[in-house]
Amino acid sequence: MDKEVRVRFAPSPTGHLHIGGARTALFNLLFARHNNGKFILRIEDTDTTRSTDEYIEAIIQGMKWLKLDWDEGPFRQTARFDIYKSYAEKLLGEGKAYRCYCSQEELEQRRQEAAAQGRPPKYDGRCRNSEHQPDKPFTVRFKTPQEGQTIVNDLIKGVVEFENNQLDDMIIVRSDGTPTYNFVVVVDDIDMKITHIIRGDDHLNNTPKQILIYKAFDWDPPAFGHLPMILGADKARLSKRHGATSVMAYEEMGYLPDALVNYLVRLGWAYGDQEVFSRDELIKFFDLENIGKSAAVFNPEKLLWLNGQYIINSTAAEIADAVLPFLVKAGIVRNDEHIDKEWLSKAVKTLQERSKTLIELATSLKYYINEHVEIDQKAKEKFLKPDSIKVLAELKAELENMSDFSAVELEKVFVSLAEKLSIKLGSIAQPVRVAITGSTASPGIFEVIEIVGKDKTLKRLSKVIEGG
RNA sequence: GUCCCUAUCGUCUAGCCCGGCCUAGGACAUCGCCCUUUCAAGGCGGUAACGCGGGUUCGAAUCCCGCUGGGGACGCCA
Repeated sequence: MDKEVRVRFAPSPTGHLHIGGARTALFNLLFARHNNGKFILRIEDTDTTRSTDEYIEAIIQGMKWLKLDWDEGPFRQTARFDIYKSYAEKLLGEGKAYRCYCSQEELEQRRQEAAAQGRPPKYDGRCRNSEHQPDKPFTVRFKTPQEGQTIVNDLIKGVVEFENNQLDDMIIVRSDGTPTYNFVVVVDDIDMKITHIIRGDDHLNNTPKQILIYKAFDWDPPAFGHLPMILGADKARLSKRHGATSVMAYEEMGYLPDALVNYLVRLGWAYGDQEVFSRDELIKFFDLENIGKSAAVFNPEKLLWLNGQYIINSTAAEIADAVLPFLVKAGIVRNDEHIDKEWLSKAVKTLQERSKTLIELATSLKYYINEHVEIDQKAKEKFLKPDSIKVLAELKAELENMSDFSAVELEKVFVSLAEKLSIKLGSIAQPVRVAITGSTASPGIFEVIEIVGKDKTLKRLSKVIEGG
């Protein structure tokens, strides 16, 4: 029997959970669930000058919103410094690492000189044989073999070969005693029994360095799978200038977490021609084999379409719950105001197929909830001319006598009035729509009126008829 | 500069591993038509791609080489 699959998502808390990170986390989760394995969250906060607790919280919040549930963690590397220290000492003791006394300024200067002369900006290994100088600050460098090749057998990219002499002696412990990424990632992945490392392909170049560390400890490296990057519309690496990149910004813009997940999974992964997947389907179908090798451009329009699909395919009650915070935020309902869920669901139902985001939906909901509506000037000019007003007056008289204010009954009244006046139904419906909703576009006018109710409907008609 | 990855419609992709079924399929966007009380949703249809050059082969989007384009890495960041 194979050993249990264990994967991890290892963000560094130097920013919010962004689109790229979320997709990496998602692929890890899906891989774990598909293989009945475990998904571990590990916070890579060894850079204590840039990591913050706020960002840890933000990342966790983003993962929870997307329902990327992890099984173990979050583990913080800053809580594990003793472990790394003992391993670094082991390497030092075995002569596989050495103390380097070069200062940051010296190193920077040498890099610049190298760049100016067109040489590779590689550390020259000059401290490899230095005497121990107890009174001087030092970093610990890994003694990278300078001959031979290191092969990465990547699950996604295939076999990738690196010349060891391209790699330099990387720093594994900073002069302040804290360990660095390429070192701790190896120690942790072994310690946490990670079987598959699935991460962005910006890490592919780090992989041979890490494999060399595994070898130095005589450990078997896990399997690697490097995911292609996500780019912006200009094919440059996705960043703030391409618009919203933080996952939580999408929540604020009225996106559903399942829609974002569905969009993200299709960036680099495909299952035939299928576009919309349930979570269960994703777990069932997900496979590293179906992941593409080339970078993908983030396309907000398709995400918007998918969000619309998810809104349509959810139940009205689900969407009503989801839209409520947006109604409060937009000031359409007060925080403490009671709003009838069943009624709200009815209203939501008429708007589902016309809303691509919850923000849009909440905005449209205004004319159901508010007492009065603001009428669009252009709509008014076009549909609330004297002739139409006269029709509205006749309609109002008819409506006042109705007891069953249902869409079915309303339609009958509208139709017979149209016949009586020998005009098209649209000649009544459109002015009414403007009077009731304030605009020329809305769900079917009969259902709108039913939901708005007799009281508000008559008030709004009166206001228009009286020229208010 | 060096190293690494990559290359099918504007975008996401199927097909490529196991050459012929590809006159290259689907989706978003876009355009047109239908439905219709408006707007949507939905249905139908259109425009639109194998980066270039060499091979191999009876035959290449599919295999090989080169070029070009794009991305990434080269940090006491991760």
